[in-house]
Amino acid sequence: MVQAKKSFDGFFKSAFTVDNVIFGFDDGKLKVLLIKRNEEPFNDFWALPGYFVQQHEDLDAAAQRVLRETTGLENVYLEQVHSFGSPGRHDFGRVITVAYYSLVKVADFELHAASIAEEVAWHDVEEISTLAFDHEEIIRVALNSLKRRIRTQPVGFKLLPPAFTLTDLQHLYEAVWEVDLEKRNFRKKILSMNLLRDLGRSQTGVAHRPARLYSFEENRYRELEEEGFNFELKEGKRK
Amino acid sequence: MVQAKKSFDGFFKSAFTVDNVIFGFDDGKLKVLLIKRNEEPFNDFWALPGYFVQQHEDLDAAAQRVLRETTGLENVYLEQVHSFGSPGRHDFGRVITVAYYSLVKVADFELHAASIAEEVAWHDVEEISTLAFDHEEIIRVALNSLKRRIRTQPVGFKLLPPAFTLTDLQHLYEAVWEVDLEKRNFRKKILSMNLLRDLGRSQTGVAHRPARLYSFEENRYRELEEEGFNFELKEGKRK
DNA sequence: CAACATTATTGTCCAGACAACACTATCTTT
DNA sequence: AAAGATAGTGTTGTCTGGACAATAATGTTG
Repeated sequence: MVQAKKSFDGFFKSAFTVDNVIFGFDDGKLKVLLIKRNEEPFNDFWALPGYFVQQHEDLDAAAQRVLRETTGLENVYLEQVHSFGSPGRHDFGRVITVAYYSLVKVADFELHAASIAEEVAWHDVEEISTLAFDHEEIIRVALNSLKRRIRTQPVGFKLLPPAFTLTDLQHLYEAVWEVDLEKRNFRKKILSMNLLRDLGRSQTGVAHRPARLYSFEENRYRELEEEGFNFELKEGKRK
Repeated sequence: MVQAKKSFDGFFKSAFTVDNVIFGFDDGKLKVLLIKRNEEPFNDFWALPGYFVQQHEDLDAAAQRVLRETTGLENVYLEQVHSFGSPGRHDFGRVITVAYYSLVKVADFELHAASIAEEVAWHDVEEISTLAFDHEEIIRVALNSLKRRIRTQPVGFKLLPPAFTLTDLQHLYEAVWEVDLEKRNFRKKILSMNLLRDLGRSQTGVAHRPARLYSFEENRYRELEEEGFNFELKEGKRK
């Protein structure tokens, strides 16, 4: 077997990285977490939090580690989206990157720039300028995936704080899909799914009628799913 | 930059491969194209048609090339599904594989085993035995992707010959989803989409009333899609 | 404290989509 | 010509989605 391996040596000259597209929702806008690199190539450019995978490290584990080391985020559920491997995408040689994405509540995390990051910050998805490598493309692909996914999986709740209003939820969908949704129909649909717990509390200190607060019942969803329930929302018409 | 590169040399010791999951539909059953390997590791095992990517080759192009070299299939539309990279998945070192999948018409292609394949054949998805590497898992992931995809994209037609009957189409959906569908409702739904051209011909030589033949109008679909049409079928209940 | 500004909350009606359901038609085989 | 096999078709009831506007609760302002 060691002899057999000999002739394959030419293939073992590549590297791979993981890159994380972390979406958050704040101030009515969809955000993505970026780091400012302090390492070549693309020194001083904004980039996705990503880095090389270690020789004996699992891909998923590497994504978690790199995210933690560059931004301080821990225990984030990451899902693989796509791999990118154009021959010229990295100056140092052939590097394939496996992209992951996630949804988090912005308020839940304190950001700590470290490792190759000299700065970490949330950026409006709408206003992303020139990024390192092919990271703009990676974000585009991840965003498409997100748009499809929130239609049929109740993942949107991961972007909201534990107690949220129905209007918050609606704004989230409107931001991701770039559509306007009809208030009454949206509420009817969401409430009919029985996935929300009415917390019996309301907003306070707002200069208008305070809205009721709800939380997402993860367990209830799991039960219903077992019984064949399918979460599904429609996008309606474009803005 | 060359100096900078130095310290990264340790990362450039990996290889990557592409593996293709090619689905076909024949005899009322969903099939997948496998090769019998004539190379270590896993010599003589059935495996997905895949191989190492060249140093300066694009991933998508590599998938096409490898598929052609091992099975003779050409001009197949391949779509990336997922990457697999457990540290122990390949005996020769760290190897990540990028999996692609496709749907083809079984009758359209003549199979030619070559390169590392000593045999090529269609296998029932239901009856796959022990495969090389983690290829069983790859097929599982690709199959899940297919199930979701045929619901909202008219890709199922790629598995059928140019002229097919509505019953063929229904059987295809039933096979992929493992459900029973109601004949009248299925036909109504499909025909109402205006995506099929009635060829005016019928089956011949069958021992029963011959069925009308249809073809899929790709162009019509593109038009409708522009206008905001969404292809969508429901899965109904499990068998 | 009264008027105002602001957002929350709620129900009806209509149209289109979907699910359930059974009989007749056409061809080959015997 | 009878039997066997699959193709083809229509109605009805129920559910879901979409359009649509008036009233309620709070903080702010004058």
